Amino acid sequence: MAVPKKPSLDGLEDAWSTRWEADGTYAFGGDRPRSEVFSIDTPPPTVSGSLHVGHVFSYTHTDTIARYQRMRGRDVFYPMGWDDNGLPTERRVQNHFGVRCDPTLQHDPGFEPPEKPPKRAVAVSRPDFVELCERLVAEDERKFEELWRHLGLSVDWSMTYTTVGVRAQRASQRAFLRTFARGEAYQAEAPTLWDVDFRTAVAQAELEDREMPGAYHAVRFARDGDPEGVVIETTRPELIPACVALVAHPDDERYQPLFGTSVRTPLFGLEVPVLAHELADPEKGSGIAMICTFGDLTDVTWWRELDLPTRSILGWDGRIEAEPPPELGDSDARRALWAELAGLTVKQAQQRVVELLAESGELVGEPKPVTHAVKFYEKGERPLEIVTTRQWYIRNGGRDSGLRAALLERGRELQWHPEYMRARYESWVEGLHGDWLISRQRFFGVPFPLWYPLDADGIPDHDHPLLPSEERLPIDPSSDVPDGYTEAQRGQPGGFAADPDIMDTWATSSLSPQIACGWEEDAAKFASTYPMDLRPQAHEIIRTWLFSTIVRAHLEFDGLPWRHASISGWVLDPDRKKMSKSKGNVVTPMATLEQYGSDAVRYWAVSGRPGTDTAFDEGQMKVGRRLAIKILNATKFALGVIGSDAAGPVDPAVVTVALDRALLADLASLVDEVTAAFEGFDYARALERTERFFWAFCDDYLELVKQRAYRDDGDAGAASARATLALALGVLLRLFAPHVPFVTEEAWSWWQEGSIHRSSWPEAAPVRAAASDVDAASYAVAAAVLGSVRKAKTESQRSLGTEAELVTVTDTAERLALLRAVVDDVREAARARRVDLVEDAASNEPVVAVELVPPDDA
RNA sequence: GGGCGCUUAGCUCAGCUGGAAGAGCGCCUCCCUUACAAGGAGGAAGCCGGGGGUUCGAGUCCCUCAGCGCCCACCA
Repeated sequence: MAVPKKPSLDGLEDAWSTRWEADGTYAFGGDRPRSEVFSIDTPPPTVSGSLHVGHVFSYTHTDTIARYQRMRGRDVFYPMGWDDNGLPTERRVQNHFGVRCDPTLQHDPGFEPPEKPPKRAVAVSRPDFVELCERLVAEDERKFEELWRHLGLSVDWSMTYTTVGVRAQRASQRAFLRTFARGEAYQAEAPTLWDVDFRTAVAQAELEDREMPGAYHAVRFARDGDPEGVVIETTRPELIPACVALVAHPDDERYQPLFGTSVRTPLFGLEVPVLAHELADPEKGSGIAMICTFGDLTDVTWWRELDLPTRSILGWDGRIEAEPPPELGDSDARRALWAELAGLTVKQAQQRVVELLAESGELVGEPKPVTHAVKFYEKGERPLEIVTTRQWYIRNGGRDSGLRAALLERGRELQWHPEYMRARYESWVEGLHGDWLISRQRFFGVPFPLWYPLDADGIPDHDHPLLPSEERLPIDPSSDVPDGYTEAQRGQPGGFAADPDIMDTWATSSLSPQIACGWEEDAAKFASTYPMDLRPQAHEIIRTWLFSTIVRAHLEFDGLPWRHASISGWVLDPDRKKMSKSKGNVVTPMATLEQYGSDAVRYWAVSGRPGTDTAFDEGQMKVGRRLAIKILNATKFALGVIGSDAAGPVDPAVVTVALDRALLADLASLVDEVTAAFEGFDYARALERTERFFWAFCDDYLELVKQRAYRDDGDAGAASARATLALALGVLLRLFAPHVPFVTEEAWSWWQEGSIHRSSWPEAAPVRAAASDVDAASYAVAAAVLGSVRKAKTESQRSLGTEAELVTVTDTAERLALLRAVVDDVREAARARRVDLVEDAASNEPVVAVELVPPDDA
């Protein structure tokens, strides 16, 4: 392809991404042994959300690694996944189509959503709802793919998977059934963190603390023979009806006399014991607390360890139950009291209870406002409650020190980039306080693949689930029927009932290596790609995605799912706050890519060090754009000098000039350094070193050899320059290729066959061989003198094209000798008529005196 | 409360195993030069957060304090 007169970045993205697709440039071969494959466990982006520059940032990092490994000769397995599973998709579908899922409805094969979303959501069956989810995510996925192609991700698009597709469902259900068979998955009826709006259980990993206003309410419990009673402080007075005991620290002398006695709760006057437990903090409040079922996780611990009864007053909708527990409704007075509260939300109930306490005189003083941390579901809007429900769990070491130790050991086996991110994994694993709750009371997701037999009264037998054979997977138990039953028996006494729940999205995402690599679906692919080489991801999901993936691989294969984890930082907006949609400061990535060009945006992304939060910086994109243009122009210039026959291998024997050899010696060191950086997953360092070298190469070397390289054919100096230019250009373009794939491909195409992204990574040895053993310092001295001449011209406010009458360099004999070897090039580049070298043994650095020709003589 | 990271030019950040303070942006001055004016050349500008140590020598290693950010924690 010819070198254009005026190289441009415009249109490179479309032109080359089309070409790469047509040529299968990034196709995974799949025919090579595991040792020659580099496989990447790409984070599947949530398609119901929108891509923002944060995605562009971190996916570019991974892409540079993929491209480097491909050029190193590895068969790179780099699929894309779409996370279309879970609540975000459900919510989007509800809003987009104006529907809501009613799992009691039967599937309507001919269902079509209303043209325009109605005001009142239409109820649809689960299969119909899921169908709408799939329809919507397919649209989203097309948009995402377009963006990724525009950005230049070197993904093999034929390997794409989704987290709710058939393959993912099969893998997810198969893994679950095997985990269940090994006793690593179990169900239990237990207090569970519960989101009252989504009406689903929530796992520890999905919690976040939020600072909320609240108030300490001092409340008096009555005690026989003691008019003072016992005063406790609580932020949740509405839970007084659910109080089952008071608790204080065993060493607390104030309350030791009370241990073993009982007190009566305010309002309802129920008798509850006073107990001792180490978790009670004498410093907090009055040092004695009420235990309710359940106000927080500490209540759960006390309830379990002190073997207390359950007195549940909250329903799944977050309102006080209509009917009281038996002991709260055993008198007219108590029933009347209950009626005051029944049906109220937690917030309303609190207000009413405080009023009642004030009336009864059991509220001591005024409530004291405080701000305290309250647990929320990370996607939720109201504080979590704790309700007792039947749920599925997978063992993750939260209740088993042996398993926990094994998983910590896995974390130490894994190579983290940067290394210090391991600490987050360890603190998470060490802080686990229960197994992994994987069931969700939602609709769009992978269903639990089982049913329960119903007894003669229609009550399910949870201890003896009906399991499908693996060949039947994936199944939807709400429409599929267990072996030996008929559809007519669904929900009938003596028949069966489906498990109504779906799995948590992480229960499927945690199998991304298995899904992507074709576990139990494609034995050859699995053997050549698993365990994978690299898991790239952001730091905030170490506790979810990274940890759960390690758990599943450990349980299923007794090994790590990958060897390396590279942890990217966040993109901050220019005010240093985390960019997020809710803050309204998200930048649309496509507009940015089109404005600056993909290579320029990638340049900005790559300049963010591994693991480091990085500000969105358009200035860096401008710099990247300039670099991209410079690469085109420098290539154009070099090719103009060396001619079109430069594509072939360079004969190192032709490189005879000291300056050229010195340049190559430096270049060989650069190759070593950049290669080492990439081996350590430090793309940022790789770019920074390459870029620094390149600008100096343009400013100094190209200027120094310009005249010599233009000499006639047959001139040994010209041949040396041309050979060096060809060698250096080939190396530099390839060092840049992982970072700025479009512009390097364009420049490469002007003189080389095939894609640069399929060319081999530069090796230092041949470059060093061509350099012979020349002292690289002569290049530095030459560049320094040239710089001094430029400075003199600039300070005289003269053009750089101005000729110099005389350039005098004063320096030690040693450095003058270095300079003497390259002085012809220096003279020509400086446009000097004469260069004098003056020896001064005491000189610390070259002193350059420049005598320019008079202005009118130019 | 525990842990991790950060603190270098006005701004954003490099400085790997200790050896004479760096880049880009911004600012100032200049230059159409046969690769590049959506360019290029040059310049000003830093007690490398504070305080101790180790060393011939510390931005770099150790201790300590402070500020910022994040992760984790059974936060009545």
